[in-house]
Amino acid sequence: MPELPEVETIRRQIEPDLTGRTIEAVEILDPYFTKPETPSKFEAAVEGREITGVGRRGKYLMLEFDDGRTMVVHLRMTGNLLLVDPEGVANPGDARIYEPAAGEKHLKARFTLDDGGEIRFTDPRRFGRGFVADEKSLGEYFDARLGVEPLSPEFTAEVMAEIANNRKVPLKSFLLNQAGVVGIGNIYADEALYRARLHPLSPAGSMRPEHAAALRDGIVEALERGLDLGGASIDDYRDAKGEAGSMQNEFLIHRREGEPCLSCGAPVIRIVVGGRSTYFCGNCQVRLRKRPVRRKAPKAAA
DNA sequence: AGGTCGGCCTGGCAGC
DNA sequence: TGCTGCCAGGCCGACC
Repeated sequence: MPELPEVETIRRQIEPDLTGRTIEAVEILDPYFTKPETPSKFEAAVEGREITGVGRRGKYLMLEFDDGRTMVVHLRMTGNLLLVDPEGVANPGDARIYEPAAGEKHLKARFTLDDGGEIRFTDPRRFGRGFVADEKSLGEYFDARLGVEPLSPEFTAEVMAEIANNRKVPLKSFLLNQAGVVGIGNIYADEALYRARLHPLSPAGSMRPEHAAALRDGIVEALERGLDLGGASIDDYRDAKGEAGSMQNEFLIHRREGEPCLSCGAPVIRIVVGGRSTYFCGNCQVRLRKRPVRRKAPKAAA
């Protein structure tokens, strides 16, 4: 499933090729992709636009346009964004002889660039979405649902503690909530908690400062490891060149039920938290129960 | 209002 | 063999 490392891998791959290119044509093959907007409105907003930059916010990929608007794509579960360079398309004008390569089934949208290259969006489960928004409405959209970027300098141990303060949800559910820290999905949540030696069922607000610091570090280390390995390809994920990542071969805890904990050797346990499969070591990951003593606000001190 | 849960989707696979 | 039904999960909306 594309999480922050997977989406960022794609962003880094497509940015140099797309910046400065103009989208000459858009073909929406599945109206689900633009839902609730109509494909024709989406196409009208995209066609003829020059791409001035490629950004990312959480798991959202953003193509910035010369008219100040932004095309936003979310891959959700099984979406893939493939970049096809001009040489990769033998005859773009003749669709009749075009044979989709492996991994290009379920083609939902095609963007033709002014150099003959293409962007292809594929998605077997049809969860992925794309929309176009101006700066103001996009800012409001993100502000309403997205929290801090974990790989930014502002993601400190103090910020981690502040976000978790008074939250009663299990740490696992807390990490999956994009309103707190963005970009973490089921894989990296398990990996981060294992690295931090924190139990997934511990209430988020039960962390003491040292736990919040460990969780902050665990998140950053897990995500950076995923980035180094080009992401995790459990099911459908491929990068913009169609290549699989290798993070799935180096999971410390995720999907390792019954296998020995890499630290203590105890069998890895699988439970369900918030409806999501969750893997942890019952020996290494501390379950916090007591609520920490809350400090008074600084202004209360004389 | 914070927390919980079902729905959206379809490919894959367990089970009969 | 072939069918049924369940599971996967990011995000949203309904509900408590």
